[in-house]
Amino acid sequence: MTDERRAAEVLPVRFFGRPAEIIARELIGAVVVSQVGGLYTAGRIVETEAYLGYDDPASHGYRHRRNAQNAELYGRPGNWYVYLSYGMHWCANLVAHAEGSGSAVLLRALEPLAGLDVMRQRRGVESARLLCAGPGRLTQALGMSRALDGAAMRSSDVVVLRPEAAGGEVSVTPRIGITKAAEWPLRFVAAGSPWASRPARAASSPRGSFRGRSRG
DNA sequence: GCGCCGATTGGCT
DNA sequence: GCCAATCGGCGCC
Repeated sequence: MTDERRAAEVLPVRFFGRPAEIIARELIGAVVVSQVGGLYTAGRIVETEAYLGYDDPASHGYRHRRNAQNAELYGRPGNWYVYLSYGMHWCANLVAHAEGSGSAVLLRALEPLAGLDVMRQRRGVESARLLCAGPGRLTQALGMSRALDGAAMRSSDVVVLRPEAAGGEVSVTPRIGITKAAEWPLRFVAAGSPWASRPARAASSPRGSFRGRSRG
C-alpha cells in the first residue's frame, strides 16, 4: 500500500454517522486515495457540499424519493453513492447521517497530490488546475464510476484518510449549480485554495455580489 | 410516448 | 457569457 495510506488512518464508519453538514466540513483536508485499475492517484479534499435528504429540495433524497439511480443513497453511512450527472459525468458522494436518511456529502474538488500523470491521461488535459477542480473532473481523474456505487468506502478501491493535522480555515458558501435551496450555506471550501472548482473570490468584486463568508 | 430538466463540462462568441 | 452534449427520471394527462 501507499505511503499515504500507511501514514494515516482510513476514516471509520462512525465518522459518517453524523449530520451531512458536519461531515462535509470535516472532510476538508482529508485525502482521497484511489487504486482503481491498479493505478495510484490521490488528492486532498478542498471543496464539498452537503445534501440533507428528506427536507432538502436539492437533495436526491428529498422526501425520500427513490429510483434506480439513487438507491445507494439510502445505504449505510460511509458508503459511496455515485450517480450520472447530465448524462455524462460521474459525481461521487459519501452517504452520511443514518441509513435511509438520504443525506450525503458531494466531493466537489481536490488538490492533486499523487499520480498526476495518470490523472492527465484520464482527463486528457495537462493543466494541474483542471485535473480535479469540479465533481465530474475529480471522478474522471481518480477513475471513479458507477462501479463504486454502493460500495463501503473502507473496503473499496477509493478510500478517504483522516486529516493528519487540524484543518485550516474553511469558507462556507451557497451551493453551486442547483436551483432549489441553492442559498443554503452548505458548500465548504478550504479558504483561499487555488484548487477549488471556482477560483477564489477577487479581493474586490466590481458588483460586490455575495460570494460567501469565511468562518474559523 | 413525449418533452423537459438536471448536484457538469468544454468549446466558442 | 452562451450553449450543446447526453441520458435517466419525471410529469404530463
